[in-house]
Amino acid sequence: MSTPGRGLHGRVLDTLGPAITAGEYPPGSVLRTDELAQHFEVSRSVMREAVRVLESMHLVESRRRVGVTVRPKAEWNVYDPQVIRWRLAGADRPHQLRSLTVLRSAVEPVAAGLAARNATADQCAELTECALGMVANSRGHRLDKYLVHDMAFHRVILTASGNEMFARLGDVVAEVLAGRTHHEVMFEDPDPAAVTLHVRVAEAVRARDAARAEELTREITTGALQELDILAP
Amino acid sequence: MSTPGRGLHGRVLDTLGPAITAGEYPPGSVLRTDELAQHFEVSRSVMREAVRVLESMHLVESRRRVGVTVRPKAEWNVYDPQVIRWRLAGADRPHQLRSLTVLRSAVEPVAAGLAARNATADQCAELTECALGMVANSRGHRLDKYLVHDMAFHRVILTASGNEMFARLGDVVAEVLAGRTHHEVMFEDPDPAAVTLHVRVAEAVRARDAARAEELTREITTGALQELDILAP
DNA sequence: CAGAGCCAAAAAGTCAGACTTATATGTCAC
DNA sequence: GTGACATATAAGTCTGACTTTTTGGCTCTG
Repeated sequence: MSTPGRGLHGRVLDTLGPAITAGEYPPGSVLRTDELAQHFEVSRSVMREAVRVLESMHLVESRRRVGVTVRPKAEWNVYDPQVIRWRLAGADRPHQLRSLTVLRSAVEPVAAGLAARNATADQCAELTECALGMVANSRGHRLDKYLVHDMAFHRVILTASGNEMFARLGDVVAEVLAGRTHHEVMFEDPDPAAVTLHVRVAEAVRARDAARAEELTREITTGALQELDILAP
Repeated sequence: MSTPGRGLHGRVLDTLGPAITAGEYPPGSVLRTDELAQHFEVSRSVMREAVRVLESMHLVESRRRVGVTVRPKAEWNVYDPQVIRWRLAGADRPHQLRSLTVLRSAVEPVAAGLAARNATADQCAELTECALGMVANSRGHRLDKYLVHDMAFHRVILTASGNEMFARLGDVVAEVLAGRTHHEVMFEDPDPAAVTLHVRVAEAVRARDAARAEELTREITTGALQELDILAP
C-alpha cells in the first residue's frame, strides 16, 4: 500500500508527516528548514523537497523571513491518501475513522446505484464472487479472508459506478474496513445480516435494479455507522 | 483562490500541471528532469521540487535511470484542489464537471441532513440569509450576485454538517457552481423552483428536520444533474 | 508621543557543480 | 537460450555561495 523509503525526502516525510497530522506541532508553529535538515541529518535540498510536499498537502506554508508555519487543521487536504494514512496511524484515528465512515454512508449508496446502471458483465461476476467469498468466510473466525472479499466487494462497486471520484475512494474504504477488523473491537464473526445484504446488493446490480442496490447499500453503511456508535457512543 | 507565483517552482507547476492533466503528456510518457529544467529555464533544484509536488499528487512517478514517467489517469489524486483546478481549466472540463456534480449529488444531501442536527444558531441564521440573498437576486439578470449567495449557501451546509471531509468540499462545490454560471450555458435567470428549494432547505435545517433537509437537498442536486443531461445528453 | 520612513538581520529561495547510487540494458561466455 | 557481468544513464544527494523578500525595530521628524 504505502511506498516506504522512496528517497531520503520520503524518509523524512514518514516521520514529519505523522508528527504534524498528530498535532505534535500545533497550528501556527514555526519550523525552520535548516534546523529540520540538521535534525533529520539530511541536506537542505532534501529538506526543501520534503517541505514542498507538505506544502502541496496544505499542511504547512512556507514564507520568506518567517519560516515554515503549520496550517490550521481545517485547511489540510484531508482527501490526500497519504494524509489519511498518517492520521489513521496517529492519535485521532477514531475521529478520522468516523469521518470516513460518514463519507462512505454518503457515497457508497449512490455509487451502488450507478454501478447497477454501468457495471460490465465482468464486474457483475466479480461482485457476486466477492459476495460468495464473504459468505464462505463469515463463520469460524476467518476474519482475514472475510476482510479480503469485503474490501474487494466495495472496491468493485466504487469502480463500477463509472465515476472517477468514487473510484478513487476504493483505497480509503479498504483502509477503513481493514482498520475496523484489525484495530477496533471485532473479535466475533461478522453480522450475518450484513453478509446477506452484500449478497443482495450483488443480485440487485446484476438485475440492473439501481434503486434497490442503492437502498440495500444504504442499509450496509447505516449498519457501519451504528457499529461505531455502539463502540463509542 | 489560487496562489500564483509562490516561488519559481510554483511558476513551473502552473504550466506543467495543466499540461499533464490535459493529457498533453500521455500516461507512460517519460520526462527528464534536466531537460525540463532547461526548458523552463530554472535550476535543477527548482525543477526537482516541482517534480516532488507532482509526485505527491500521483501525477508522475520518478525512478532512477528511467526518468519521470506520467502515471495513468486512474491513479491521480483527483481530490487535490490543485488538480481539480487544473482539470477544470483544461480540455476535460465537461467530464470533470460531471464527475463533481455526481459527487455533489451523493454528498450534499447527507451533509444537509447532518447540518439539520448539528448546525449552530449562527449557521442557521447565515443559511436563511444566503437563501434570502438568492431570492433577492433571482430575477433580472443578477447572476453574479445570485452566485455569491448560492456558493455561500452550499458552503455553510457542508461546514455545518460537522464532518471535516464534507467541509473540505466547500471549495470544490463553489468552483462547480461558478463554472456553471460563467462557462456553461446559463444566460437566463435561475430556475425559480431551485430557488424555492434552497429556502425550504434553510427552513428545514432551522426546524431540525433532518429527513426533510436531506430530501430537499437531493432534489436540488438531482436538478443540477438533469441540467447537465440537458446540456450534454 | 505618534507616525512615517528607513535600515539591517533573518530566513527562504535560487543556482552551479561535483559526486554517489541504483538500475535498465546490452554483451559475452557457456 | 540463459546467466553473470560490465556500462551507461538519469535520478539522487551534498555543499557552498549568492539573492530576494520581509519583518521588526530604530530613528528622525512633526
